[in-house]
Amino acid sequence: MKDLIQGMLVAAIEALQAEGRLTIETPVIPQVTRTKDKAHGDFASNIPMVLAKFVQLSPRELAQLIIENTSASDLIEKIEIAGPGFINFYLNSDVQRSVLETIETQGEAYGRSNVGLGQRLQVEFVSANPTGPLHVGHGRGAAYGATLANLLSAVGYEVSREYYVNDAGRQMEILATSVWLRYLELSGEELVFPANGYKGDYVWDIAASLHREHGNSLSHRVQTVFEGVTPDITQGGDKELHIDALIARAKELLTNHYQLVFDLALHTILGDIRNDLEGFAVTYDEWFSESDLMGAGAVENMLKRLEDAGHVYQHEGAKWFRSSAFGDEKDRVLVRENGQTTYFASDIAYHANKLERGFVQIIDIWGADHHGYVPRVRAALQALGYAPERLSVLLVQFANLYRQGEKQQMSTRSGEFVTLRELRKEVGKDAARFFYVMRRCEQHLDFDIDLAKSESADNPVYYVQYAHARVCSIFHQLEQKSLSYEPKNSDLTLLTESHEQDLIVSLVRYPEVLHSAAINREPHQLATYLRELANYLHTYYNAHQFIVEETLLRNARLRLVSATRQVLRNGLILLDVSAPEKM
RNA sequence: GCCCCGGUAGCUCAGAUGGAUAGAGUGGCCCCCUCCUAAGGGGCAGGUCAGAGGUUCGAAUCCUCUCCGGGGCACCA
Repeated sequence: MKDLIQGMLVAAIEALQAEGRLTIETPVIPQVTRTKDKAHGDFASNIPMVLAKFVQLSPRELAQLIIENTSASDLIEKIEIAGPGFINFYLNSDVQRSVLETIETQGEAYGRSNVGLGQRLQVEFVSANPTGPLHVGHGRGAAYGATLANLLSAVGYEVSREYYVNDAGRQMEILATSVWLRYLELSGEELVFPANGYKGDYVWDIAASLHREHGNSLSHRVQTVFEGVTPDITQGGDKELHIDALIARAKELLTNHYQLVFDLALHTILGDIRNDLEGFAVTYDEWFSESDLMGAGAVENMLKRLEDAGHVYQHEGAKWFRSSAFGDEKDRVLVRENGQTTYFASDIAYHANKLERGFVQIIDIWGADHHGYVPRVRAALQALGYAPERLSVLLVQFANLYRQGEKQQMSTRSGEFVTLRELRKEVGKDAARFFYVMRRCEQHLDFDIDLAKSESADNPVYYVQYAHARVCSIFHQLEQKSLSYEPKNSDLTLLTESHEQDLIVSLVRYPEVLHSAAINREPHQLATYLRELANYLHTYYNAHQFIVEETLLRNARLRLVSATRQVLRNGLILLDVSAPEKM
């Protein structure tokens, strides 16, 4: 529709230029937008005001000229000049009403489009280290990423959802060692647990299953374990060095059984993460392992490419990437003095790998605390010869959890956090998913647990779901009154009430909303739209009867609410929120 | 100190690439079930869009500066 109006304007302007009544250097694409106020018609263009300065005419005079040169269209009822020089377009209401037929025909496909042309995109999200359960902060990234992926796929992209499993770093070693130490305690040993080890209950759980399977066979006397582990934290030694020494000790004493402990910890936690996400209706096409990537030599490979391209230098025993040459604020270490590659190095290799897999664009969803990381990754991709625009990073701000007006504290290490699982059990999948995407990702999110739990008018999720259930209920009533729904036996021109017009316009707008939400990566637009649509439905419901005597009117109204139900459903599906038939 | 995000009604937030009197929800007050679920609807009150400059026919929106929140600035991951 927008395109059509744009086309009309372009044609009119070209006609004026041909007549020599308008001379404009650069070709312009007229801006056409939906009006906020229906008193201004359905669509408006500001083009006269934009062009007026190039000609010796006032915007309103120019508007008049443009309108005179606009060819008539069945779709447009009237065109008006308004305000300082807007051109307002009023759509033919028959055309508007035809959306009901479109919705009936397309059903679940209504709103979807093919602007993505089947191009392959990848969305990587959550990717939390498998060193503990997901907490509510991860939930936001999960909901945001999953919804965005749904939206992109709805507008015609081929989307791959990926979770990057950081199963190769030092944190995993700390986890494995933490599990083993807890296991020693279960075997009857007494020890001082390292301050920076993982202390959550889940570590005890994993240790317990280790003990169940292996008895005391993996146990060593605590004196043996801590012998020669320096520095000693009880004497105020450095805790980082202390835990590194403990890790080395664990590997030494457990020999090939170390891997067993490591794998048990990894698989247990990864399994939990996967379950938690599935319970959240978040699923992935790929769980990509960091250690597999490293095993395949990807990091060495990448290092060589960077070195060959001359972007790497030695300094104080370490290998540095000259990222400052690509817009980063300073250079970054790739290989440490001790020979170990940094997390950054494997991250470059990972991103290069993603691009090599043929995605037109890769989208990373990160916590806002990682923002400083963006320039260096982009710099590295550029240095490797990739167009840096192929990576887009979306930063999601923190989610704060409120319970009875009190902010809840979260910390993975101390083990005092609200897990995603607890949240889901408490507020349910639907409310959690909806709440997480109600806000723009740049906005801090205050997640009010009590509100999400309340089965009341305050709760926006129920508000939208209730609209859906209400329509279902109408059709249920219809049956009870021994009437049947006959869409063919209807007269849509009877839908003249302002409430009906509002609802129809809102339905027409749905595909535009999907498009905008997907392209701008703003799922909250869909959530906001659904609340608005539900509002129109509820208002209409209160103002008019649907099950009326006149058959033609009754069926017309039923078609309208039925189409509304369809759109509510379509939108909720994209949010992975259920559309209940009864509440 | 530098970098990122935010500052819109008492509270939580929308405001689509700058556009026509700044909108919801919630809280406060008033009204609406002999009627398809009142988990609903209607109305009233409530704003110097943090502040100051600038660009523009036109700014909550773009630019600069200031103030106030949140986060980040490792040979950690």
